[in-house]
Amino acid sequence: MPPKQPITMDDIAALAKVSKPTVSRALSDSPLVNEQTKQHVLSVARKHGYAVNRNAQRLRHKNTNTIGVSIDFRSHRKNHISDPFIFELLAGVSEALGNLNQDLLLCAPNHNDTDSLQTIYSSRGADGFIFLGQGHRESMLNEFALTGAPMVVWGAPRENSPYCVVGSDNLLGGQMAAEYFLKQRRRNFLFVGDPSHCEIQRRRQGLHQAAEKSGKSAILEDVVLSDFSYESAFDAANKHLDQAKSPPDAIFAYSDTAAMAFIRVLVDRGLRVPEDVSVVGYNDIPAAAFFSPRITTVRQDTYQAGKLLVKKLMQILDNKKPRSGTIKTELVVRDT
Amino acid sequence: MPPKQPITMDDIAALAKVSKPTVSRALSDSPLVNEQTKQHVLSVARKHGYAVNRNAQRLRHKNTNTIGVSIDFRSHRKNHISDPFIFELLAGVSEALGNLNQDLLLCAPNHNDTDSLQTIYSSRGADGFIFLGQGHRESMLNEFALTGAPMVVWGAPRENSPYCVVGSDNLLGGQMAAEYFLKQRRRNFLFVGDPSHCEIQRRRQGLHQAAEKSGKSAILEDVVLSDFSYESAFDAANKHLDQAKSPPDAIFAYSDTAAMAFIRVLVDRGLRVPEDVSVVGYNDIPAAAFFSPRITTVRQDTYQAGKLLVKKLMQILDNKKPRSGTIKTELVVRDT
DNA sequence: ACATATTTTGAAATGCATTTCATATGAAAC
DNA sequence: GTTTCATATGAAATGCATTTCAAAATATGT
Repeated sequence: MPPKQPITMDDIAALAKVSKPTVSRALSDSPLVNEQTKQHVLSVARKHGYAVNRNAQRLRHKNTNTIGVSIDFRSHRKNHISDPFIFELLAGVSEALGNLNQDLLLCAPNHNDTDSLQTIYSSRGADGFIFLGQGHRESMLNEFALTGAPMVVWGAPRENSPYCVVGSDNLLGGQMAAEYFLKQRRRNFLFVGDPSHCEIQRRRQGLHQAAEKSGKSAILEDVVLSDFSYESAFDAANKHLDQAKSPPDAIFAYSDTAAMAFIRVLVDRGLRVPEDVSVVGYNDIPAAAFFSPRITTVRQDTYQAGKLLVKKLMQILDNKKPRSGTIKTELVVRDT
Repeated sequence: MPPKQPITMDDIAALAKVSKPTVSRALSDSPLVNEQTKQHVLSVARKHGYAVNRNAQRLRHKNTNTIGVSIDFRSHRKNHISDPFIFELLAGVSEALGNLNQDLLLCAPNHNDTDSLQTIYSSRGADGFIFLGQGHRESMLNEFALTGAPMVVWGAPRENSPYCVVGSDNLLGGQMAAEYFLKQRRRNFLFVGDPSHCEIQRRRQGLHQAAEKSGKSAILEDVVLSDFSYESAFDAANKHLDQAKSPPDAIFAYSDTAAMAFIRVLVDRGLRVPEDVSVVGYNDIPAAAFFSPRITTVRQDTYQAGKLLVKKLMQILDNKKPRSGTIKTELVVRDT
């Protein structure tokens, strides 16, 4: 049974026969306290399982040691995340924050508007925020940036953004997909994704730019998706292939999830992947390597991403103004 | 630019020309304050964007309104979650907590030992904990339960557990898989998973019990996995099929991820799924429905799971002692 | 109009740790 | 043996909101 009356610093002070400030200094490893005293206090504290009350500490320190992490639930169905990539990212961020002893406050789907986040910030629930996914909420993010709360966003880095963005080089990702297709003499390009997402828009742009620059007249078509779920991609694939005059021979999907949905539909219709249609996804989610056929994809290093997001945010908290950053972006060829 | 000097309750009191306690009462919607006064105070507070300092509030209230959520990172590779199921669960919990206005503190991989969690608890970082995945850490959980911290665990419910467990009916899940196989006249059963995980052990037990009870002499074999990753399942599949005298005609995998890895290996070896080998997975992750062939799997309702986990924990926080609970467990047949 | 009950309000105490500032102790310097 | 300095320690103030308790204001009853 734990002690009913929670133990406070006063108790430890009394037990160690020193004053409260001395205990405080000992616990925070201050040089202002004698080494022996420090050890003594520490041992007493340990013996009684004492841990400083974070809330009192935070009240006094005026910081929270907490970072709010907000996920773009709106881009998913029924507020349930359907793309595992975002969780890879979360794991990376979680690890990076843990290494800095920062707490991670996960902002629930119903706390994802400017007001809620602003309240969290001004009530000292978090020192800053990391947004995973710029997606459909650019205007919300712009609005939130005006509040002056420290923030970093996973998304599409670009000039003149009112906040610091970290992301893969989406333009390059699209270009690599195009080059990959061109090398295989594909001509009938289909881009799959929702271009109203700025990250996705850039991927599409990369694909188109590279295709046009090559001089080989490729056909460029789009399938616009309404959210990030398998389901939409699946439905959209069927719909598109039903009415397409000539089926594409090269599909670049904004995510592996979408790529997998398309491949499944293609195979159901008797098309061979990659022989008839070459498909490139994005993110290199774990499933991509084990899907059959294995998916060629653009990998973003989520571990590095988490680290970089956290690093930039810490810089902002130190009153620096870091520039947006790009993480390694590489094509992982698997469908040969 | 936000105000440099953060605004406090005293400021609002002065601005509204009332005393601090009145402001406090108005903001907490206390009946002890006159309705007009309340509205007036509220409007002043809103006008100045005032939000109560959570840390002061929590210090006074002696509660934190925060639940720590701990994920079993050890069961995954390199501390990176490889099975999306756990995230589905996280999303469910996040939503349920959000509905109750509870903050979700995500415990990082390096804060997952008894000491760290105990420190979080006794430093008033969280009122209670939800553990997602019992897995390999039963002894840790038993140890932690002794500290008396309120906790609920996603795992295998059973009698005499020192803590409250919520989970699917793993035994039933295994039985359903067995029945499904038997109906197809399969005889050569392979169980895939790490039986030192108690959840997984029960699934295996369900499979074996039902197989034996049927009277039809089935062959029962195991492939033991070392972690939750695709990779291990993939490697294990190859290794097993290399040395198996007769390949199994029925595989029950502890997760869809593992099922997908096995299917991939089977197909690579020219075996047909489900004609030659029937495969049943677990969890019904989104990818399962879109994998080719679609995977027959045991679905656990993560939304309900999140809700139930949170509900039980709230009961514990109210000093009740809820019994362990089971969520809906059903076979989703897809490979026909 | 007066006593009593009810509703509102505010002063002060409280929760717990940190920081400032002053004091005490011991060491070094003369 | 006094003065000076560095080091170590503690009393009291502080951060911000909530709660207790007493006082004030208002309403009710006769």
